Amino acid sequence: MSDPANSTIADALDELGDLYELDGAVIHRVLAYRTAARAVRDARGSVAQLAREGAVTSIPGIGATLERKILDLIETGEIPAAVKLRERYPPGLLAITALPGLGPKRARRLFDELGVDSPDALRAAASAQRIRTLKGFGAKGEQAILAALDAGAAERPRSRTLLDRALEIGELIIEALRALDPQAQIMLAGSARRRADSVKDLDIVVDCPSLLDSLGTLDLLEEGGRTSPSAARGRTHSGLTVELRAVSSEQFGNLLQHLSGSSAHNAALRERAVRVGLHISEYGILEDATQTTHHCATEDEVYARAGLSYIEPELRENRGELEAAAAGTLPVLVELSDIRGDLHAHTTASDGHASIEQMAQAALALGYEYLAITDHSATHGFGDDVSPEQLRRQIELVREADAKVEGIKLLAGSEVNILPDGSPDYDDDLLAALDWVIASVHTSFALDRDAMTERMCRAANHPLIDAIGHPTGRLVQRRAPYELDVDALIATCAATGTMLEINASPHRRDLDEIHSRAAAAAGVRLVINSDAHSTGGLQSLPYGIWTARRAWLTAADVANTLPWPAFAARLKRSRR
DNA sequence: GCCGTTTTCGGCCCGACTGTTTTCAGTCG
Repeated sequence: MSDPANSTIADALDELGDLYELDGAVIHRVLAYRTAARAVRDARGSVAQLAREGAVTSIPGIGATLERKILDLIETGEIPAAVKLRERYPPGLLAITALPGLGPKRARRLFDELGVDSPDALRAAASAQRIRTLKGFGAKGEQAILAALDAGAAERPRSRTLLDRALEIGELIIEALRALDPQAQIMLAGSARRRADSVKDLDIVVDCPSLLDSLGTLDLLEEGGRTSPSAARGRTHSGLTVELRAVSSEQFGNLLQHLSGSSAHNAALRERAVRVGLHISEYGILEDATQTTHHCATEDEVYARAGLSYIEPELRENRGELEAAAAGTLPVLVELSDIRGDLHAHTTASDGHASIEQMAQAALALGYEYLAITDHSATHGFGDDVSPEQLRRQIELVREADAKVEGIKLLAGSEVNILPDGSPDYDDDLLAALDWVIASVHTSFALDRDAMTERMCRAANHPLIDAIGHPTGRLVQRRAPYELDVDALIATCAATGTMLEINASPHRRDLDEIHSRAAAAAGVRLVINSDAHSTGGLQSLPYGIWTARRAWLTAADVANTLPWPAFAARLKRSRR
């Protein structure tokens, strides 16, 4: 039996935390499980392997008790405590806690006193007006429960919006607000500012309270209005919730910092601050010694008062950034302007929408020094295969276009399929005729973990495969990564000098930030590519940059920050 | 359940809102 993935272990710890919470455990014990689950999910290597080596307690938040439970999970597939608790609390009870206003405490009372053990049982109890008979519950709450059930809140998880859509809407809203008050400070906060893969809602901070009344008047919004003297809420036509918060200019930094989160970052920041006699909130920093509250106009001041250097929003996930900020060892993160070329682009030769020359002109306009044309290969399987003969012709066409378009180096490449056995779908002499080969999986996603890992590692071992494209195949919010031991792939890439792609499509962002960070730490060089299928597609590169920044990468970790000659010299085909 | 310029016990971020209440627990972000 292969080891459970970090996400599997994390899910098990989260579930156990939920069960203990239903069981009435003290909240700090429950939180310990959630903290541990998060740490496992964010861990850079295999937690199962670490546990088998007896070193899992090196992860902050995991002690002897959780080590035992993780080992049980690895060895038997189950955690005994979870098995026992599941018998006591039916799964329908956890579903009930997904309803707004119904947490573990109230759900537990409905279960104990009314026998409510599922959303259906809850509906029956509410319809019969039995819920209002409980102490602490009332008619209003009963109506709210029925309304939430009717809205389907118990069945589907709350939907999240992809970052590209969220930023597009957020920027339009900010633009509209700025037009109303050009002097106001207006900033996007929340997970959109941290450039997470997807967002639950949009948070915007302003220093001009009169803008709160304007939110609902914007064309972009379906509805909106004030919810308190300092806040307004609205909903876009696409259903995205927008939270607008106003604060004085003197406290702008405090509120911006607070609303930019993440909650884990803020909690850890505040815990650190308490140890030095400071209490950080969204309104200011209370100093124990003087009993004065310091207002901060900027985030720099917030972090400086806490004894920390400024922390970029992309790093605020409590993944070690506070310790690094205290020690003055935060990395200088890679920026879009560091990028000199894009090494993954399609044309009409396969499934792209533009010609080689059009793509070249678009890349030139972005200031790039080089662009690789990497159409799909012979077995793409979507009716746009590029036969070996066609690829030889395509190489000539790229050379011709390269001679024609001034100011940018065009590279003849291919995005070859990695066949189920791990081999590429062109012959070696054809691959050798190319400047650059990126290899990706587009078929047979359902191989088991061992077979998929061997497949990918075989590809990474191929002397003419320079990089692995979108290495896990995940689509944000749509498709889970295929079963793959990413650590093993990273190790193979490190050993062979194969690069790993951070595919910048906002739908992919693959590798993700966790694995990208692990890859860089293992000495693997990352390459950030757009995977453009049109001239406009080249402009998705910032999403890859943001993933790289969330992975703590510097320009030195990213190969395509190099000029082409230096890049080419680092290719394993050059070094042979 | 974890952890240590509070170190093996006693703490563990901060604040707003809600509904059901005469003072607050629970929920949420």
